[in-house]
Amino acid sequence: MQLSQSEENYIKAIYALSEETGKEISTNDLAEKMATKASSVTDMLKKLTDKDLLKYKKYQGCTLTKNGREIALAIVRKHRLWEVFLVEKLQFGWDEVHAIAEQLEHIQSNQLTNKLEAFLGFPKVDPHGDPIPNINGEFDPSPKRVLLSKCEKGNKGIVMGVEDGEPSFLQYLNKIGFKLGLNIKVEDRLSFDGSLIIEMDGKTLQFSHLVASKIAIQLID
Amino acid sequence: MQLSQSEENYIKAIYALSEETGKEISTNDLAEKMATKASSVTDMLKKLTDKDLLKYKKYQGCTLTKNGREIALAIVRKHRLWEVFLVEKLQFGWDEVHAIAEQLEHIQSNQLTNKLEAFLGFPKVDPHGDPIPNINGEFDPSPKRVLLSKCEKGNKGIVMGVEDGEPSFLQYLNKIGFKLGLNIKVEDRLSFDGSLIIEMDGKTLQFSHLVASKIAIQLID
DNA sequence: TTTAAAATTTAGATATGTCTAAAAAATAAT
DNA sequence: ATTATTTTTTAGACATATCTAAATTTTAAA
Ligand SMILES: [Mn+2]
Ligand SMILES: [Mn+2]
Ligand SMILES: [Mn+2]
Ligand SMILES: [Mn+2]
Repeated sequence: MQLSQSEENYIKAIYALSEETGKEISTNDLAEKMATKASSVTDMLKKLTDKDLLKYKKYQGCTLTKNGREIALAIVRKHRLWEVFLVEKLQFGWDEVHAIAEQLEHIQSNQLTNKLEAFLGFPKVDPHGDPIPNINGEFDPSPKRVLLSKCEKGNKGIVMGVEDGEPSFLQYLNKIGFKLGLNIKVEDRLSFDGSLIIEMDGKTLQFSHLVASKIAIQLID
Repeated sequence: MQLSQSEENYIKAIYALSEETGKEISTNDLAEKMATKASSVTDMLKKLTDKDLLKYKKYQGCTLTKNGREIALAIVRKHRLWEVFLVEKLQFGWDEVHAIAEQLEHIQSNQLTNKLEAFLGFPKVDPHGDPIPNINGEFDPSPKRVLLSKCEKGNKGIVMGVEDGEPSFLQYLNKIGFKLGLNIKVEDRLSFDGSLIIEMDGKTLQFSHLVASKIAIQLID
């Protein structure tokens, strides 16, 4: 089935919200995510329901069907593979690739996706640490990840992922030398604002709760 | 100025027809090229005229403005660079890349185009021998090319280009071992149907006039 | 040079995707 | 249990890109 770019973006957004919440997605939440109006969302939900990509009951929100989830995973796969290409092969910074990948993820050619994956050496994660679904939409089993914002004083770990999509946030991380794979330790946690004092690469840094909530780590010992 | 995919395709088609004929492009010719109706073309010509991408007088056809030509060249540049990428890096056949490049040529990011060009080593021609405009829309001076269909008995040359866009034609060339760079010689020319007897790589082949008109060679001695 | 044919444009319709404003339903507050 | 608020849907409009059928202009023929 041939989907428009707009339809694909809705599917992807619903998938992303479902991953976060696990529940049904409300019209308003989706409208906010898509930076559009609730009425536009309602129209689109009807259309996607007719195409059997989601289940939708008036006033009750929506969830993806198996079909819809498969399409979402295919788009996510393309997005992340292209991000790897842009960083690994074209020397883009991790803060520059999301917007371009938003376009490239809509290119239609399974052969292209699969050959690109092979060319890149079957990467398992994208430049922001997000896992890349394989040709069947499956993720590799990956180590358990925790948001830095949920960590306690004394916790140690390895940086596994950061939220992509906001260049200024990623540029800030560049500036302080923050990279995937680094060892970090929570030196202290200020309970009144949730900010953290971090030790990383010999440096001491302070992260606001907001910043810490966009960083995922794997806890060690 | 942000153009729709459809607008870009019109600009590109007008450019291609202009290269062929050198004259103004008629509504009907453009309709045929775009596989659409003349009325749709008229609507689009008005829109593109308003955007100063072409000059158009009712019933008199159209030509690109400087502005329009620059945009056309930027799209052609992207198309051909992506074709090189697909063949050189992803191991696609030259018969498989045109349709995918038709999509990729619309990706908007000058930085991407320029980094891709560098990654590919600043290629001067695409897999079908078509020249690739540089960042300023300029072509390298290239040796004079002649259509094989215009050659006489006894002419010798090197294969420089083939018409892309028709997979079955390119697959036929694959089958007979025809490649860019080969030396060929016109053994004979049948005047009544314009077909040619060719010697290439030790083999003797017969090309119809139609096939010969889709092959360009550089004449030698 | 008047008529016939071909090419082109206009008029009116359809489909997609979006919007604002108003109506309806669900949820929260009294 | 009513009333008020929030959420969601519907109604009606607009922009893009396309189509068919009819009108107009240009070109070719008689
Ligand atoms: Mn991204
Ligand atoms: Mn990413
Ligand atoms: Mn091509
Ligand atoms: Mn080509």
